[in-house]
Amino acid sequence: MDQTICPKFEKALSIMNKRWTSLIVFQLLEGPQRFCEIESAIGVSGRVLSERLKDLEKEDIVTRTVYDETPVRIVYTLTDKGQSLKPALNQIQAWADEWVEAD
Amino acid sequence: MDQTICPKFEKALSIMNKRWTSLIVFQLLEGPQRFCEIESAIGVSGRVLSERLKDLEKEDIVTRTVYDETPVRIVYTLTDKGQSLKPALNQIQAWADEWVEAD
DNA sequence: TATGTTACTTACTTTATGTAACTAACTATA
DNA sequence: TATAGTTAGTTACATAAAGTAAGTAACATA
Repeated sequence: MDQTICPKFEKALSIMNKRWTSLIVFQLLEGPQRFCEIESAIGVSGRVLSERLKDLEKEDIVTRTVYDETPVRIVYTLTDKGQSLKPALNQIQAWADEWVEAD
Repeated sequence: MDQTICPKFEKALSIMNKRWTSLIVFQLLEGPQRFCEIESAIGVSGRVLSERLKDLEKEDIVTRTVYDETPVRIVYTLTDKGQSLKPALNQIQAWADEWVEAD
């Protein structure tokens, strides 16, 4: 393909529409969390979580902070750019509440 | 995993977060369109478009109408459930406009 | 008869994800 | 001192999903 609908929109989807990404951000909207907390809260595998967190850092949606304790504690936090995804995720939540039936 | 954030939200993401799905719905918000129009507008392959449209029909987000002309004309239309995704996609668009830079 | 049309499907390749074992760098316990 | 336990990953391998390109049905036109 060549003509694009809207490059920014497509870029946004190419980030957020990857499997697990929205759920990771949604989870971090609850507050900063460490690797294993996210992993067990949403059920993503460590392999993919690691990959996604790197992508999200690269996109400046998430920040990684290392606390040099024992064992090491690493905390992931949403940036302003990440926080500002809240209205979009809330809209999806609202749609789900109105239209989706749980399996 | 077992404990789930919100079953409806996760169900919504399992539909909308599949590759191409949001873009297909976004495209159909412009109005009813036929297979080849969607295909060339967003650049999805026929194989996957066919698969997604079946999923979207099954979820009652899209309706398939056959016009028995020559060659056959088949038109895909958003249902009310599909139309009601507009606010969510608009929020993503708004986020993209504010935060995303086109490549 | 050969070509063109749309809306797919099929076979095959490449990419993404899941699973489970492994590692680094330390501490606690026996 | 050896053994086991911690977190935050990584690695290797298997399976699932997506991309690519050719093929098909059902007709019409040249």
